[in-house]
Amino acid sequence: MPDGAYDPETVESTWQERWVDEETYAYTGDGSADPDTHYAIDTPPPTVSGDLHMGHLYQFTLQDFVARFHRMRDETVFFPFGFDDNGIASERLTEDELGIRHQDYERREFQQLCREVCTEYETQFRENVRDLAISVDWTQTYQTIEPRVRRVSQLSFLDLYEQGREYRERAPTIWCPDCETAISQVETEDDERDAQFHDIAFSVVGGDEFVISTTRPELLPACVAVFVHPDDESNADLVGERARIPLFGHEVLIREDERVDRETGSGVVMCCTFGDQTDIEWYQAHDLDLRVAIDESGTMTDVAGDYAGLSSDEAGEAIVTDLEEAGALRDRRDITHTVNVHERCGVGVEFLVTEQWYVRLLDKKETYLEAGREMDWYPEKMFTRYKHWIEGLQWDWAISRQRSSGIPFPVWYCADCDEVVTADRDSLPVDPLSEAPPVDACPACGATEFVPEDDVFDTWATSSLTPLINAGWDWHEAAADGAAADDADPAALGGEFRMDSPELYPVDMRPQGHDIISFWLFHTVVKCLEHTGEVPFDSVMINGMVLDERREKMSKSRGNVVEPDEVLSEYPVDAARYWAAGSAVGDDLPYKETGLKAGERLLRKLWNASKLVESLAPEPVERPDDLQALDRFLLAELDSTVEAATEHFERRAFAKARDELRTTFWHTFCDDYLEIAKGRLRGDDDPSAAWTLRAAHERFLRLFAPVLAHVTEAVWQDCYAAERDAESVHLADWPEPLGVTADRAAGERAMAVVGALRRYKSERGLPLNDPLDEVVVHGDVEGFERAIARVMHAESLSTTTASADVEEVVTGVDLDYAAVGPAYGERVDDIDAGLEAGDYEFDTDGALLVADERLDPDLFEVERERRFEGEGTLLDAGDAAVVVR
RNA sequence: GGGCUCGUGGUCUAGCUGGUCAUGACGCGGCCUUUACAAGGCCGAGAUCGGUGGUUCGAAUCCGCCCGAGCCCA
Repeated sequence: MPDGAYDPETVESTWQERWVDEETYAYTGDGSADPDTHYAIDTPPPTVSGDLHMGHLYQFTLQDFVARFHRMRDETVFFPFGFDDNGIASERLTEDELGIRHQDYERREFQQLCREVCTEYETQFRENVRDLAISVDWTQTYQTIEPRVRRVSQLSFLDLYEQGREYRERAPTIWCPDCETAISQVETEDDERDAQFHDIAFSVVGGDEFVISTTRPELLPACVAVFVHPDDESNADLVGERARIPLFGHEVLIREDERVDRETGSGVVMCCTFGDQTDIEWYQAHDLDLRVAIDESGTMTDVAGDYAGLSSDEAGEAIVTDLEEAGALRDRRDITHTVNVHERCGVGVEFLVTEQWYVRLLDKKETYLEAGREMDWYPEKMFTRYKHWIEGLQWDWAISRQRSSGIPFPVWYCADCDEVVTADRDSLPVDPLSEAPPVDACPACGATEFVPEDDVFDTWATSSLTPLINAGWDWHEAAADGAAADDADPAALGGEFRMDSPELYPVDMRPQGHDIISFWLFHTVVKCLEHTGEVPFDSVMINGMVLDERREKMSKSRGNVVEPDEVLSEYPVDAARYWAAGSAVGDDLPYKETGLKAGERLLRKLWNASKLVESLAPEPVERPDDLQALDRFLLAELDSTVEAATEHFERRAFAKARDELRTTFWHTFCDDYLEIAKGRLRGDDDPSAAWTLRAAHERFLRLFAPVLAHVTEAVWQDCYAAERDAESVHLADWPEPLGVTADRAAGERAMAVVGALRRYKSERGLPLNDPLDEVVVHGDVEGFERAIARVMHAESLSTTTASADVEEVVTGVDLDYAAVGPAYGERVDDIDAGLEAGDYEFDTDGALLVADERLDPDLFEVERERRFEGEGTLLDAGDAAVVVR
């Protein structure tokens, strides 16, 4: 090992490069091997929308712990990396980066610009991920926009369509009149807006009038019904009557529905197609007419009569003026209310009826729920979210988007009869806008004109296929001579779906954030299950979010964002990894600089201790037949740590694994064992100590390797690579317990004695190497006497079990409440009182007599204090006592 | 508005099925130059476990309500 302090900058960049160059993390499996020896991870492909942030660092690092742990457990780990670059996020990035609008470009031209911008960001992102030592196999990568993935995505569409799991329907969608596109629910946000509430008088046909309050008078021409709440007695007489719409004159039925908010306005509400989400629900639930008054650009349609051609805002003002003139406007007042706006442009959304493609979900909710139950959830509680999401599902999944960039539907429609014509599987990927359909004439009506579908897939429709993308799922045409097979069997018609790497499916672990359980996870389960009949994941690991130092969400608007760049310019990557290992999986983790500092200190400790080990035992030694008591004790302690750490890693309890290792390494190994080993090995030949020192040290390196990837590799290469048959510590075997037997009790007692003597010196302001004349240990520390004497510089050390000059007096009784409570119930208070008052004694059998009760000896422990009358000072060392003279 | 989650010393955190001195880290104070590490070691102070009511002999732990925070969905 090099002299001097640990230099993470050099070490980390050196190894990051070597791991990639030497393909240390290459997936080496093949389809023929046993799936139990493979561990596949469905790495979340980041959306290409900007730079790497702390959430990425955290999430990828947690995944890396799992990858490294399983790789060391002799599994071939498949840890791929993808980019999700076919969606809106990437379009937006491109627009922002280049200062353009997609509407101003030809579709292909804009797509090209997206590719260029994304490629740049992806290159940078990839480097950043490498610099975090994420042990991804960089030969296994994909982009969701690449041809292979487009093919998979279109194949998926065709397969579901042929299975009858997809349909096309005219239905309301969320529409941004400014951007002139359909948008999805997730792209909208709530915003507080000032508005005016207008009280408008409606007349009942052949009767009185009633008042409706609305902020959207321009929607009057789109009114198709009026609703009152079924419990609303004051308006109950309206139900069943017909209402005439002021100014427009058309009549609508007055109905009742529980979704009416009785508190707002008069409790009577108009339903327009469409003003808001509730209108859509009413439209569908009550099978209402469709009156579209506002078109795609926010302009009034012919339905608006005289107002046609005005913008909706202008129409609103004009209608209010006319209502006032007609005497139908009863009141207007300013209010603040919440409206749904497009998060990107801030313009309030409209709801339009358009033709969309859907994936059928609602008929198989129980199936998808059961699939969720079959997966192992880390943490378990996250299953609840999945469950509630499915139970609350009301809609099938709309997968079509009216966007510039994205994967096109492989579909054309007959210009005459609207018959759906799908692309041939072997022609995929296709772009129907530039390619002809596979038929010359419509199979239904014989017409020869076709209209291409110009919608693209929702980005989740593709990202929900990542397990299949990774496993190389594809359609294989049958060989030419197989064409004669029974044409009733769809597979025999022309081929079958196969995977290039079937051993990768189902995937062992899906890691992801809890915010997208309802999107990515659920949709992946649905799609993969429908395509393969198998649940895609054995386990799911859900990570929390990174919060700021004050436990608040990081966001640009709050200005509390911490950039990975800043962190990593000040701290080693291993320190950041140490910090990331500080949470229970699923919990949010606040960014804490002290957490990184603690990691940095551990790196330094590990480095310095390693230098000492190397100087004490520079060469490999044969394992002696007999190991000394202290060595056996250390190895036995280490065995416990190996078992505990292994279990913690298996359960994804990273913080517990980390802290368990740190504690044993720092205190048992460094503070206790190493200090003693110095005395045994300096100038002396002690094969037992030399072998044990190296064996333990080498195991600590392996145990720390998943978390502290760089420093362990650097040390391990210098000290152990030559004698071990692995090119990297990350390819070495995960430690198994050695099964060394030791007198653990005597060892712990001995360590307690050392601790007591250290304290003794410290309290007296003595240097730790200050000599002690005589030490007498009252207690069994057999086999450890020399070690204690040497490390504490005791001239003479003797042990005795006879405590002639040490007298023990009873100072109290410690009840075992877990046993006493159930047995004595209410009497416990009295027993406590008796003990407190010192009003108790013991009988000849050792039973406790207190508060008129007799407690057997197994219900309590007697607290004793040692009194020492002889010469010297008495120290407490757990169940041993030490006298120093 | 609904669902889920979280709330433990100054800060972060352990504490599964209730058992009585609540774990550890960081920070803080004091002491110790010990030939790996003073960026180390030892010791110490610091918590009525968000609030409140209940179940129980006994509650950080179980239940109700309230307050605060976060995520998802309306």
